[in-house]
Amino acid sequence: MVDEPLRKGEQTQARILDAAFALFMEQGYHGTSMRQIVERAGITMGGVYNHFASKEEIWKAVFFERHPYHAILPVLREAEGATAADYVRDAARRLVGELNKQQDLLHIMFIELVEFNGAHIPQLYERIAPQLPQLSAVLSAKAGALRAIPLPLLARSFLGYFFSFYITEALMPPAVRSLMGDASFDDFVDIYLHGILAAPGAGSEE
Amino acid sequence: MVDEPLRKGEQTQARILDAAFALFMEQGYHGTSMRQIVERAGITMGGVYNHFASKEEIWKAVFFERHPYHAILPVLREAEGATAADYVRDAARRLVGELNKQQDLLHIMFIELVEFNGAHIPQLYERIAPQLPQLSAVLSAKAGALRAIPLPLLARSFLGYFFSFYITEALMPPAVRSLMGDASFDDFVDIYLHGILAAPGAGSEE
DNA sequence: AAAATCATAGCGAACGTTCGCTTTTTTATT
DNA sequence: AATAAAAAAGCGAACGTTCGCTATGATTTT
Repeated sequence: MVDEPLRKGEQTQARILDAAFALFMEQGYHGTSMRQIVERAGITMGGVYNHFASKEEIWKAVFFERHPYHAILPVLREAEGATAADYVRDAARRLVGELNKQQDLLHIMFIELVEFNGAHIPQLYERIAPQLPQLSAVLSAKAGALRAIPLPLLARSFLGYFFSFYITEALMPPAVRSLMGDASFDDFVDIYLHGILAAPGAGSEE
Repeated sequence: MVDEPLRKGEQTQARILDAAFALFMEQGYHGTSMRQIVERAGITMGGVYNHFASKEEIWKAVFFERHPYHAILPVLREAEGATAADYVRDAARRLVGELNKQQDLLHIMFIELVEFNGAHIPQLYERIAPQLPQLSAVLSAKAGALRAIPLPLLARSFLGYFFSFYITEALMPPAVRSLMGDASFDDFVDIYLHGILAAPGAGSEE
């Protein structure tokens, strides 16, 4: 029922999205042409418009399908830990694992910001809005042992801190990165944990 | 000697860079055409090539001239404070003031990442490399009262944490931002200060 | 047979750049 | 200070190419 064999057109559509995604990540939106997309997808110019009405519709399909919240929300929901510290640490580890698996998770948001001025972000949030209450319930239950930090601020700083690890990495060329010590993510996260945990000695290492 | 009146061509060149910068920030690099640039600069198509050899040369001039380190390095150098906590707090305030004044400071880096894959970043670091030793000397002198955090990691997490405030802001549409509580930057920074300060009660408020 | 899918060829518009040529500004010489 | 030569700056039109997109008709999938 769910896994009936894909109709022919759906396979092509998926190939178009795969090709477009890869090219957008490499070259950005305006730097990628429809001809590059169809060539990579193995079809011709005319064919693509049976599946998408325009180039921007392709971007929207890619953007809504592969935005980072698809990965972030489940991670925050599935993370476990007896104490708040353990929970945050587990969530951090899972999240960084996911971001390592898909380095493009954040890049797609940057493209949206740079080339569309974030015009599609409101629509993105409409789609993930239904999941937000459950998420905030999970976090509330876990946040007891943390410093008295408002939950929205906590969530925002948590996500932002993760983003920043990858952004600073992207902004540093290899030469500088080695000069900067090639910080491990665990060390990076540890600073944040000290920031949000109530007990000063709550960090497990050192 | 230094302030002899600008030659005519230099004024035009400055107008071109101003126009290009504004347009790149609004539309990205590939989303901006040479015709838009020359129109905004008040010249014609042929004229611009007396000053820049190509569109990419315009981008490089903009990028190297207005990248965020121009603002960040002086801030970290000029920040003051008797204790490490005071110093970091002062630096944080100055930096956020600078970032508020020029919201595009980070955006220009995103354009470079999205549309050039960071191809010009190595050249950027070559230009700012001479200033790095002085900076790290300043930070070393101030870092005594902090937790035992390697200096490169400290610098990276500090910058990253600032970036994250603006990135999460850009990624949240107004509706969600109000739902998230419209966090003040002071609260945001406070979390980070707790993370890097040795004494748990070192924060001055609360 | 009907519907969906695809290839071919081509549209007009916009792209970055270059071309001669004119005008303005700077420099050098009186 | 006036003048002539040189250099710099500006113009508008056109270049060849590529852009996103769309007719139309053939072919394949349901």
